[in-house]
Amino acid sequence: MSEPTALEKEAGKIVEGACASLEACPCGCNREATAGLFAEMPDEELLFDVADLFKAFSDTTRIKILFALMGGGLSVGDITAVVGCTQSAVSHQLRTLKQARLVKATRDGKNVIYALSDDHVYTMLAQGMTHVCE
Amino acid sequence: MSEPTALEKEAGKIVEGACASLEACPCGCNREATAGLFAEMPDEELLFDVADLFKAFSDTTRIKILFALMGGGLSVGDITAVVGCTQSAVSHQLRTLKQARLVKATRDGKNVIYALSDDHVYTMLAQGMTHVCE
DNA sequence: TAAACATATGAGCAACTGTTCATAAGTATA
DNA sequence: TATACTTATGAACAGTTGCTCATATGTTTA
Repeated sequence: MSEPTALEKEAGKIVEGACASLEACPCGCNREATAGLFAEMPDEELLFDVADLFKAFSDTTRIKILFALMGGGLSVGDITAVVGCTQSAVSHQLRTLKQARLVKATRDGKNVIYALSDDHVYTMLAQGMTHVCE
Repeated sequence: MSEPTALEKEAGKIVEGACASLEACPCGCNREATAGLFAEMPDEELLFDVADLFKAFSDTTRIKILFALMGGGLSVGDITAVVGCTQSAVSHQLRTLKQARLVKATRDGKNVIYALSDDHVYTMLAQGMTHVCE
């Protein structure tokens, strides 16, 4: 990878020194660390939800869909064309993504337009890509 | 979620306005966008790797392990105690995490100490947790 | 209303995943 | 070297996932 992109530079800010001393749980639950270790794991449910969130990003077809949507909203037909697999497969995966709240759907006449549901999704994707490209 | 943590505030910086106008691929490949859409998808291989990276985060046991390691390096025995499943299961998952280069292992006498391999891992985890907790 | 187009859904199936059990491979100590 | 301790590995199995095919549901236009 040659020049760092603007996004990578931004990403650098949040990383700096993050791992050095961990004093509180990053999820915002205010759990405290003792001797560099949390007294207890977060609730099973939270951990499950986190894993589930990542699971939504863990398939090539879904990554293709999300990547396509990084440029803006697209109809199912357009997505199908870009992704290069069955309309059915795309629709199934869109459902998965919608259930994970990574995308939102709005109807426009005969079409349904899908779009990334918020900037968090964009950020996570970008982070993943940056990590892989290094 | 009550007060935003310092980490969440930091995370905010990289998000701001990111999704509004996408002009280049966030992976740093300098791919250009036309009409809000990339002319072509990134290589199949890159997309596969991104999906694979997320896949490594997509299991509750692995999340538990990574969360435990956020506080610093731990031996397999300690991890097993914290995670609460078989030593074998933990070892298998550690292998998965090592192959995904999310953790690194160093031997210390009879023990093997595992630790997060870099701050990117920490950042991605924190991002996921923040997303879920909102 | 009928026909055409766009999207969603259910069933079935092959491939993959995560776990446990049994056991092997390293390492330190008596 | 023998023993105890720690970690890694292979086989087997149940559960899950993602795909295709066929078809249903929605929406617009003639």
